[in-house]
Order: sequence, then structure tokens, then C-alpha cells
Amino acid sequence: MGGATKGRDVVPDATESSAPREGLSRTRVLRAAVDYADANGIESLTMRTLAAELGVVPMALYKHVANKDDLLDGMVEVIVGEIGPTPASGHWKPDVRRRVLAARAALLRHRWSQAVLESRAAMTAPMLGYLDSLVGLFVSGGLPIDLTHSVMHALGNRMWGFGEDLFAATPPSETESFNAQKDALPARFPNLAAIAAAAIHVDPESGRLTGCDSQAEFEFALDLVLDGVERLDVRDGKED
Amino acid sequence: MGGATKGRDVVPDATESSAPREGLSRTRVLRAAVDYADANGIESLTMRTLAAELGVVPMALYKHVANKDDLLDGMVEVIVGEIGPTPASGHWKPDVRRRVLAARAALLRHRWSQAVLESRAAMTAPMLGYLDSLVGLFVSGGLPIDLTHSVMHALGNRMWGFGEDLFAATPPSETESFNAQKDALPARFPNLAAIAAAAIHVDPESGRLTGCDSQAEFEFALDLVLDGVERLDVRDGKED
DNA sequence: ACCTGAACACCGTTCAAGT
DNA sequence: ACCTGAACACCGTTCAAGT
Repeated sequence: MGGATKGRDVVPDATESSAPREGLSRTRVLRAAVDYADANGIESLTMRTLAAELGVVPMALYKHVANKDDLLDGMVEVIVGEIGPTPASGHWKPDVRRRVLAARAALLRHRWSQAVLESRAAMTAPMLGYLDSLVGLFVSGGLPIDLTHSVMHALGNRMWGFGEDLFAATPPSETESFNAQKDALPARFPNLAAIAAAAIHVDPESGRLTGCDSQAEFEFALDLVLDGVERLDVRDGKED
Repeated sequence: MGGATKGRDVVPDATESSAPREGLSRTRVLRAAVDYADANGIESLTMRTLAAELGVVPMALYKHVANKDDLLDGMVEVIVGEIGPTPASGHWKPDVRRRVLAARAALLRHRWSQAVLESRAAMTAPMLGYLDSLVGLFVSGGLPIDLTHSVMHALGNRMWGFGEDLFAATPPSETESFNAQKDALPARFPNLAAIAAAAIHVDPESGRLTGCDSQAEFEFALDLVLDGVERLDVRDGKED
């Protein structure tokens, strides 16, 4: 169909249910992938099934998506984009709480998203933007930068499955626009930059620069939980 | 064993580096899979590469492992088995701390294991055994069962990426010995059974039995972290 | 009882070509 | 510039045999 050669705007046939046409575009591909995963589960999303869904040959997707990893990263970006802004009061505790619960709600709307996010955790721009906004709530609420750093680690596992080092997560597909604008990152994500700057210190042993101690951060978060439970226990129970 | 036809013991050639022979067995397959993933990364572990490593044809593995999922479950079992016992003082806080850190150490020894564990979280017997032991430390230390339930949820995301419902995790491959001994589970894992019993209550609305409220558990854990940080902040900072 | 060989129904992705 | 078609190099897994 189409007849794109001359006529202005060929009205799409609209008889076909999953109407393709009018060119793909990256966002249309990502949107379709998210919808397909919502409906059929992430495990049955393949380049081939997605192409069929869009009424197109598999290879057509590769014009808008580098490969399947890029597709998955893009799908996560879509979900993160759905988090949206939350009202801020200037008090970090209720503000952070609201924002984390909003993030959770977005993930729950797409049940496959948590698994995908955990399996890759690529630091795409929307991802960094969300984290930066969260850090911003802490610091503008007056929490010291070091404590903010640690609580971000502690929340990491809770918001999504960040196993280890928040900042050591795999950077976005390297080759992409990332390298081009790498130097612009501190400007775009000033709160993350502040944390990174505070976390870096000189190792007295080797004299080399060293990042954050993931074992220490793990124990910090663990003790936060255990101490908190202990407090709840003595308050409700023994009352001495 | 070896020359099973007649001769007593055929000495293996020993010229081949990754000496196969003497029959496979499930544990030998799992052990080899763990070693291979340690050395080459989980993404390059396939039924075919593993078979080659064992000097055997791919299909030979299927006699000892139901399929690839079962292989991955088995590999996780091996890691969980490496956690081993930890000394208990009778005070839940140091005891739990020690045990969780031991679990983390086991996972860190095999860097692929966290991702595999998160991606499936099958409730195999060793898995249940570890969780039961952890619950046991809380209850024998005197922590109330409800609080123990909640802190297990809070620790869930921390020990490994359990996103949601601890007890709603996919049960072990169904068909297996699981169903056969399903009724024996409370006896084998008494502490988990106690938690499950305490968590189930009648919904006043519908009158139906209802399990634990994962949203509430999430918020409990979130507030545990936020409250803890707030306490650290006022103690170190404002001091008013 | 355990292992083999060949085949099947899939993957993601490349390459050269079409319009 | 965008899409196509056919092919390649892989997967996990089945089935019917071998010993």
C-alpha cells in the first residue's frame, strides 16, 4: 500500500487490527515492545515477535534500535519516564517517600520491568535523572551529602535490585551519545556529581583515588534495618 | 569404577586436561557448571559448552538435570550450600548480622550468582533451609513473629534481589520431589511455617483468607531505612 | 542405565539488495 | 532513508538409537 511516491497522505487502511505503517520511529518501537511485554510477558518478546506485531520484517527494527539490549534499555527508559514528578514540600522524608513509592508504582504497572531492570541496570539518562532527583530531595532537605550517599545505597536494593555499587553499574551502551556528552554529565546531574565527589577519597595506603566501599555500604544498610527493628521491638515490647 | 563390563578398574587416561569419565552424576554436573560460570561468565554457559567441558555430548546432561532451568536452580543450590553454619550467641542481632554477611560472602565468591538468583528465586530446599535458619535466629532471640516476618521482607531485597513477596516466589519445578514432600514442609522448615501461619489472616471485607500485604511490607522496609537515617542525622547533626 | 547422533524449532544478527 | 529476504551461527530440546 502506501503509494508514497506522489500522493500527499495515504489514509491508512485501518482494516488491519494492529495497524502498522506511517514509519516506525524509535519511540513507536519501544512503545510497542512495552505493550507487548505487558500483554504477553517479557520472555516471549523477541525481535521477531515484535516485528510481527508491528507488521514489519525483523530487520526493520534495527534501524531504530541498535540491538536487543538497546531495546531492553529503551523499554526501561519508558518505564522510568512514567514515574513523573511528585510534589515536594522541602522536607526530605515525606518527599523521598512519595517519590520512591511513585517509582514502585510505575514498576508494578509493568510486572516484567523489575526483572529487566535488575538484569541490566544500565545507567541511561532517564535513570540518572531519576536518581539525581532523589538525591536532590535529600540534599535540599538538609541531609548531609555523606549520609545521602549511604542512604542511596541502602535504598538501591529497595527501589530496584541494584546489587552492588550504584555508580559502578554498567554505563549506557558506551558507543552512543554517552561518550559525546560524558563531560556534560556533572552539569546535567549535579546532585549525583556532588555525591561522587564526596565519595572519592585518597586511600592512605596506596595513595590512589578510591571510590565507595561497597562492603561498608552494605553493612550500613544492614545495620539500619537491624537497628530499626530492635528499636521497634523494645518500644512495643519490653518498654523498660 | 570405570570399566564396568568386566575388568576391575580402568585407570583413566589422564592425558586429557579436563578429564571426564567415571560417569557424570548431578553433583558433578552442577560443580562443573559453577566452575565454568566462575571462569567464563554465566552468559557463555550453555548446555553445549558445559557438555564440551565435561567431554560429553550435550544430551548426556539431560540424564542428570531436567533442563537448563533446573541446572541454574541447582547451581544456586550449590552456592547456598556454601554458606555453611555460623556461630550463634542467642542474641538475634549479632547472629543475624553474621549469617547475612556470610551469605553475602558466598554470593560474592561467584559474581554471576546474584543475577541468577534474582532472575529466578526458585524456592529450592537449600534456599528454604537458609531462610528458615535466619528466621530461627530471630525467634530464638526473642523477636515477636510478626516483626520477624516484616524484617525478613525488609532483608529480602538486601540479601538478594527478592523484589516482592518472599513466599510468593516461584516454587521449585513443581513436578519434582517437591509435590511428593509438600506436606512435610512445615516439619522441615518449622520457622517458616510459623511465619506463614502468623501472616495469614481473615480479610474482614471478603471473609477470605489473605496472605501478607506486599505493599505494606514494602513501606515498612522503606520507613525503616528513612527513620534510621533521620535518627543518624539528628544525633550527629542538630543535637537539639 | 547411561550415553550418542541427528534433527527440529527456535534465537539474534550480518549482509547484500531492493525502493 | 528506510525496509526486505535470505542466510549464518548459534540456542535448548525431541526422538530414536546405540551399548
